[in-house]
Amino acid sequence: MSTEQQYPGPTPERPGEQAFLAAYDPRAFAPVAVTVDVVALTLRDGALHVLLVERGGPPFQGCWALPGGFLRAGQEDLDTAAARELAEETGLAAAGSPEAASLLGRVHLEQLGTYGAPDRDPRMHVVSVAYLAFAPDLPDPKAGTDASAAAWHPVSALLHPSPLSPSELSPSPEAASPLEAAAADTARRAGAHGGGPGTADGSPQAVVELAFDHARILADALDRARAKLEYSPLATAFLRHDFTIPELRAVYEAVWDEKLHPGNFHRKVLSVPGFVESTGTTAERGGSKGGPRARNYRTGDAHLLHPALLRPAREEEIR
Amino acid sequence: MSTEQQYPGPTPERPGEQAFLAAYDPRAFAPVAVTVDVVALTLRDGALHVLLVERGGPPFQGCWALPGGFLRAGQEDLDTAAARELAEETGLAAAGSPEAASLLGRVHLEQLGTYGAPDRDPRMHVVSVAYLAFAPDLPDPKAGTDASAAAWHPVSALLHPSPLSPSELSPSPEAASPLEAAAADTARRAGAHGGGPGTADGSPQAVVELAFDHARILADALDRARAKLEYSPLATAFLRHDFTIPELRAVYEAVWDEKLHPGNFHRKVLSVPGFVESTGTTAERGGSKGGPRARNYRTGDAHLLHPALLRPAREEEIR
DNA sequence: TAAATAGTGTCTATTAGACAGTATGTT
DNA sequence: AACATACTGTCTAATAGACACTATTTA
Repeated sequence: MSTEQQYPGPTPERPGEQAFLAAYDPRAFAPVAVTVDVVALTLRDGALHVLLVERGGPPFQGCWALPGGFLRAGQEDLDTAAARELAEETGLAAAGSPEAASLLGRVHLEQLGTYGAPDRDPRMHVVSVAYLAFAPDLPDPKAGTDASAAAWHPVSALLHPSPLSPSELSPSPEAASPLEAAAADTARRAGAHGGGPGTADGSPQAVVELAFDHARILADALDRARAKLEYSPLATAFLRHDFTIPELRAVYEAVWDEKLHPGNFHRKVLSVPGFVESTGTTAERGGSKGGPRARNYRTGDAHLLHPALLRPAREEEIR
Repeated sequence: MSTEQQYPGPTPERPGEQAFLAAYDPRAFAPVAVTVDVVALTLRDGALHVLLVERGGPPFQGCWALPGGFLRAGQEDLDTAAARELAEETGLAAAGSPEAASLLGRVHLEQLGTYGAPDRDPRMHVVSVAYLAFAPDLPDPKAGTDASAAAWHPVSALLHPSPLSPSELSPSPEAASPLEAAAADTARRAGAHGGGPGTADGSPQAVVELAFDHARILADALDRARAKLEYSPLATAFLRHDFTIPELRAVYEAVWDEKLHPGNFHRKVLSVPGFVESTGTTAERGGSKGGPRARNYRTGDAHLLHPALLRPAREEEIR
């Protein structure tokens, strides 16, 4: 019993007391808090980045955490709350400029999952609804605003506690990092990330410890993002209005952490109906190291890719 | 602001009062209730069924609703709560027999999504975490128990308000039923369901109105279930330990509402590594209308089907 | 000029699906 | 006996991926 529909009629015919009381006076019930957390992903310098906020107080003081906050009970939907948090934390809400609005308008936001272990926050039972966001390269959160404690972190820094960690060479079955451990049962793609010490831009990356169960949430988000790119045209949400096929390929390569065959990728993308449509224009410049100027495209009207862009098969996929 | 990490340190340096108070004394904050609802699917007589509970009181008195109940704050995880609700509502918890335990043990349970529109329950803001369950043919909930108000309903009755509804012939863009309306933006497969008036067993099906936003939750669940069968071996969760390939095909046909080619399906299933493994035995009897006895299989060790069992392509897939 | 890249053509192995055929059951 | 079904064989169209080639741009 204690089902949603058991709780209250005006007369409590059934002894569903706790539930009944909670329906009309939740103060009689054990308290639960509902928060909304956002895993915002973007591409910077060809590498996948996630928006994190530094914690100012305990617990996990000094740790980085996913941006999030309380659901405004009775006032907003979960989606609305997630959009609000993202706008606040990127600092683009305060800006209020048309440019900021258009940037936020391109962001894709979808629900990822809900995390509610009773001990995930040491203070009380917090149920957290996680959202996944794909954003075009957003500006750095501005100092002096609410978002001053927020920053974009390369995802690879969260996957690689130390560059070329010795555990990569050990036969130990344990995962090489907390994040990989968290992801282990759903993602079997870890261990080949970033292509060695330092990524794309070569910046040395510090170990970042995530607060609460946010490492698992991030791992789940990456899983979802990688799968989503196969079947949906959402890779374009990482790009601005007009983009080239090579730019689109860079998105796939960054998210999947796989080199893709340029020629085959090109043909494949154009062969999927509704994925992209030509704008008729071409890019201003050729590739940074030479080559002709690529043609421009914009997102098509497809919501599902058919046939899908499947990731190159991995052997360990099956377990 | 009002982020999870903003709330409390012992000293409230920032004026995040509401959030701060809520962290230590949620009674000061607007109340939110957290419930867990379960969409339990099973196969009966070759047709997909869902477990529903009749509401005894307002709102939506007399309507059917998904089984669910309050999260026991501070005591249980969301997954635990969902498993508990399912056990209670099927009546298999009370039974406590080894048989009941083994039946529940085969059930697959996964989180579907969270629904938190402020007005989805007229009484207060209720955030509901929905779960999806695949179960082998479970017994009817027993009268006289907590589960007495629960019953298995054919899903097709929830999709077809009236058999051969006239709206199928009208060019009106509106969906033919509340459920289809709810599903319209994600599922484009409605409208061809059940193969006309009355399904498999030919029982006339009454219109069933679902409470709250449960029609949308069910629609999302069906979407998820249909997609899940493509990439995961979870179809076997609808069957008992030993099953035949034709039985497995019946699961796919019921969930996808598609006739599949027996020969090609057979070969395809056996060609996916780890999907099923032979038991060496064969079924007791041949098909109900003749044919040789099929070989028995059990679930293999794969967690992902590679390559996937794709649904037959539909043209309207893309929109 | 050298090197890298955009885009296209072509070949091959794999796969989905249509169809046929045989053996084995049921009514 | 008539018929439905399990399972296997075979053919064809579509696809993924490897490789090669050109034209164009940058350094």
